[in-house]
Amino acid sequence: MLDINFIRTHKADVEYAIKSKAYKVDLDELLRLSDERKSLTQQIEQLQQSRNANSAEIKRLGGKPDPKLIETGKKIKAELSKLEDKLAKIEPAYINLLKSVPNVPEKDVPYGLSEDENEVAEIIGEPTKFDFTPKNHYELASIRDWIDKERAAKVTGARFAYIKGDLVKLQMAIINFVINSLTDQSVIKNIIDSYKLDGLSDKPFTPVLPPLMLRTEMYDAMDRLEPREDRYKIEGEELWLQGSAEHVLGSMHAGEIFEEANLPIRYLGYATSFRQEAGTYGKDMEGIIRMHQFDKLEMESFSTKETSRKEHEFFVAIQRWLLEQLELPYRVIRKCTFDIGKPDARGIDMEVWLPGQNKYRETHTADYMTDYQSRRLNTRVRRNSGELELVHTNDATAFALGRIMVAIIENYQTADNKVKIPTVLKPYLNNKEEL
RNA sequence: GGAAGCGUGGCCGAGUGGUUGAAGGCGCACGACUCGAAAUCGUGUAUGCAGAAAUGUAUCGGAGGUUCGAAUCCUCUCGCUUCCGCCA
Repeated sequence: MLDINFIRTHKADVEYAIKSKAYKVDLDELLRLSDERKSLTQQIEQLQQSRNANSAEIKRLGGKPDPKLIETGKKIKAELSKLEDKLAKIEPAYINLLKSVPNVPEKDVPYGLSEDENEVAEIIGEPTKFDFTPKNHYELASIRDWIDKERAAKVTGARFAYIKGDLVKLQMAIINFVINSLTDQSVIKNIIDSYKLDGLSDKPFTPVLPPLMLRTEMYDAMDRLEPREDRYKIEGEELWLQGSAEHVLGSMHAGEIFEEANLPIRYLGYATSFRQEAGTYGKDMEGIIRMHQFDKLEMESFSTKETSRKEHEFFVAIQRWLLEQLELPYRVIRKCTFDIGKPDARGIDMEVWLPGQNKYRETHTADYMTDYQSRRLNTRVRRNSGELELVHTNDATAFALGRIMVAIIENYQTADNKVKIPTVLKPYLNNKEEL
């Protein structure tokens, strides 16, 4: 949610945000409601003042209240309730309109009304070359009996899978590699230095196993509940399965006040995420590219407004570092206004080269929310000066395990249907050369 | 599933109708003492909204009600805790 005073004073920016993200919000109506609300509130406060004065007078006179004063009190009460009813009538419309305004994109976010307008910012590495015809991950995994979707279909339905055998070991190896790396201060420092993020804190991440469900209220405050058709609701409860650890990590400190000295707070969450994938019927049906359930390592951080943009770049740097550690060819995508989310001020994707599909596919996202989420979550920081202000939030994928394993299988496959193990993962797989 | 209890400031914790935005403590900030620190003492220390400010107003989980007046009484609701049962 944006601040109403910001909207009032930066109307052009907000109009741009609405248009460039293809939202529809009646800003004039919002401002009109805001004015009406303000004037009603002022009238109400004046009445409250006279009510309080009247009560104080009765109190001052002690046990014997003057009937005249009681009469005045009753009159004030009646008027007050009239105005309060009026206010209550416009309040929901006002709040809904205010909530529907998307965050304003940063200046360097390309304008675009479809994902085709995303920009390729950089290409790192070359598409992997083979002296044989490479298979896609599912062909290879089927030969090796690593993925069983038939039985999953029987038990659970489409877009589910049993992951088996060496693929399970590979997933565990990746998880351990990432957790070991990002909780190690020297690794963090190294990333900050090599990507020239001078001045940024080298505080390591705290690993977290979060709950996988969250309340409607929290999901909504994160502004990630919509579209609900893509979420799973628990029947008979005000609970939803999270679609990303961001949802449960970002809401973790709702209503709290951080001390500036404790920021940034960096979490590395590992969680199984759930998505209905509404509107993607028939898309990516082969293999495990797009599933209702997938495991993910996710970064989330809380920082001050001065450091949050750099923190966002730091998250992107970590993503690059991780992909480079795995020696995977990838490209960096600067997402356009349409493609970054409603709460996002900026968004960067990583796409890894998939030989089996002969194209780059999204494996990572980094979202920069400024104070948009924390305003509704009411997550604040007490600055060293004593001032209170909203914190800024960032989130980004470390690895979506399914897709990164697809990338490893396809890029590291051999002619005899084996998968070479990326060097950094070998220590986590008994120093074997291949799976 | 059964029963009971509890939701008050950054934290703990008083407060059952009238200067209570709220005692006391912890924490924190500043000052005194000290060569310095600890300890001790003193002072200060909630947030939102409106306002240049003075100040006003609201907020004691949330919503509604009673009353001239509600943290305090009533109703509903949400959340949490404990005990018993069941299960891992």
